[in-house]
Amino acid sequence: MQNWSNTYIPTLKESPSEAEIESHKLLLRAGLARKIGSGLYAYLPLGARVLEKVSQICREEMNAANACELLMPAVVPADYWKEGPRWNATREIMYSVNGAGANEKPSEDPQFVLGPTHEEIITPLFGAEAASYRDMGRTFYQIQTKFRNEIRPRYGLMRAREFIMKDGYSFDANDEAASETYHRMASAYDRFFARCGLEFISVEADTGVMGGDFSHEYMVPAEVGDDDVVYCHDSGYAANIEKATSALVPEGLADAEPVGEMEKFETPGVKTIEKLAKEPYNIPADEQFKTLLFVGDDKLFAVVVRGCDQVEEAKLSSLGYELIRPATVDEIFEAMGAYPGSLGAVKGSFKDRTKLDGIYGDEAIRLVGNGTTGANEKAMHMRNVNVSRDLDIDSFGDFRQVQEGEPCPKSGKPLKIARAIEVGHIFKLGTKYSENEKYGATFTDADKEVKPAIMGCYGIGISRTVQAIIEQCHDKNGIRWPWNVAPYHAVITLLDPDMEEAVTLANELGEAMEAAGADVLLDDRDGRPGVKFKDADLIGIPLRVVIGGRGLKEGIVEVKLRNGGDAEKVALADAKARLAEIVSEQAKA
RNA sequence: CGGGGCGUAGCUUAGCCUGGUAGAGCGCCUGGUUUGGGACCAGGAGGUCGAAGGUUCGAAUCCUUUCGCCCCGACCA
Repeated sequence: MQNWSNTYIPTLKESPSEAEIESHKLLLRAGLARKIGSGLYAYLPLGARVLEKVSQICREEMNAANACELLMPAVVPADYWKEGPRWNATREIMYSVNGAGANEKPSEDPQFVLGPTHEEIITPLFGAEAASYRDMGRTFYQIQTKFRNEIRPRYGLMRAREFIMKDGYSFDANDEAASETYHRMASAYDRFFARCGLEFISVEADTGVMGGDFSHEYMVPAEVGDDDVVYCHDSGYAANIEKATSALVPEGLADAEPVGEMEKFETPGVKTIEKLAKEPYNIPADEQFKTLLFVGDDKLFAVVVRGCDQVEEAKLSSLGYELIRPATVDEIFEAMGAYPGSLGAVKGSFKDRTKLDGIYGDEAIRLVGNGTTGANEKAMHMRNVNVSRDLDIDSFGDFRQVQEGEPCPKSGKPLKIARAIEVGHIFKLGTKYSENEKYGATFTDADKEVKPAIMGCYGIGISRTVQAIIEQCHDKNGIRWPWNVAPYHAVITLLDPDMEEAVTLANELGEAMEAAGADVLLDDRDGRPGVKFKDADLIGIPLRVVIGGRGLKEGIVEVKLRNGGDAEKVALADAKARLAEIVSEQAKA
């Protein structure tokens, strides 16, 4: 049993101005954490307990799924990364160090990096030992502090520069085994987030810099999330918007018949889709072609989508470039002879077509017949433009962002979009890391052939999960911790700490609850009842037992669930048994 | 990195426009009265006004620079 006066729970009546969203305010107000710098937090005793609870649930589920815990260094030699496949792609997010003290070397070239994740370490670590197919079928995990130079840390623990992550890595001998591992991890994730008391969905996700075959993200629906999730209740389809598709373009769609000759027309001052959609032109956005230029690995390329569509940059990774960025206006002018607002992909209208490594058309532009697009000349557009007759498209693909209401690819019903917080991400990686010869993660199979291990990797943002729980579980009075992750399960609010009889009873009831499996906090502070009630609500302990002189005279204590309705008056004689009963009920639920 | 905002006591902030050497609420300390939903009375401590430079007789206030923080965007496993 923890006496309140022996721990440190600095609650705040008002929230510091740095916090904008509820979970961030409550993180500070309930005395869970304090900011040390932007995106850097110290966990106070209550926050540390919640982290430990969440970590422990994670361990239990990982162990149950046959993963084994290990611990790798957070500071790793940069060479491990330099030898890997994504040094250039991830450098920007990595903190680096060049030794320390007398050994410090001033250099652009870092000697060590602070690990943002550990594929680059675990692969050679395990690869050096593993030799046979008999060594495969292993999954490792660790719970560790990670470092990422987030461009803009925000919302407290939600997007921090230093955060606690569970990262797991699997090595399998063949594709079937790897898929089996992936699904076993997916079920472990389902159980983990459910035990944390979260409402969540798993969605198909883009693999990003990580690479790999396929992946799922675990998302907690919340207004303040950084991601958009596309979903359909009827079919169960759910995907990150970066990945989501729709049945907007029917299969086997034939090109629209051209109805007239293409012609150039004057559009003075028109540089946006919106202006062309208004008087005097009145050309709807979905009858316009939008041409955007990007640079992929130093090569310029163009993407054409409908005027009403947004390019989804994540989908451009299917084009095979490693690093993609929007082109600058100068780069655009060199190839097109015009600036954004007047661009088009009509055959023969380019200043220098050879500067374009490719022109890629989104499939949905085939829905447009006799459209309008820029003429690559200032204040000029072209109309009656038809895709296959007039546009210079090298290949088609899915490059657009799905919009709400489009038909679900599975059920055809309208898709919905919601904001969500990403708390977990699993990838079936394939051999991206293991096939790297420097990492040596190969093995000799039963057929005597040497093969790279099939890998998977599995992340959970432990500290982010804590804040996601607060975001989802709170009311106007404070946090409402789900039982399993609560820093304490029960708080005994001792209204008269000077009354010997009350103290004795508090200790007895506390011990009874502990015996039933609860972590108990005893509010033994001097102070007015109102303050104690407010604090108990704010820090969100699920079960509250009030012991006061008034109740003792009546022969009762008062028992109340933070989530539930009215307080229950329990006769002193029944109190131990009743509390033990509530504790086991809550633990089971 | 672009745009916007803010730095005054532990927290929330007034004062800044129009220069005259800092005020409140909460919290904290002492004493008293209180004691079942953030009590009341009396007294008290606590601020180089983020930092540096400049203008001025005089700067929290005006100017310049700089640092930090927050928000939007870009970006983001």
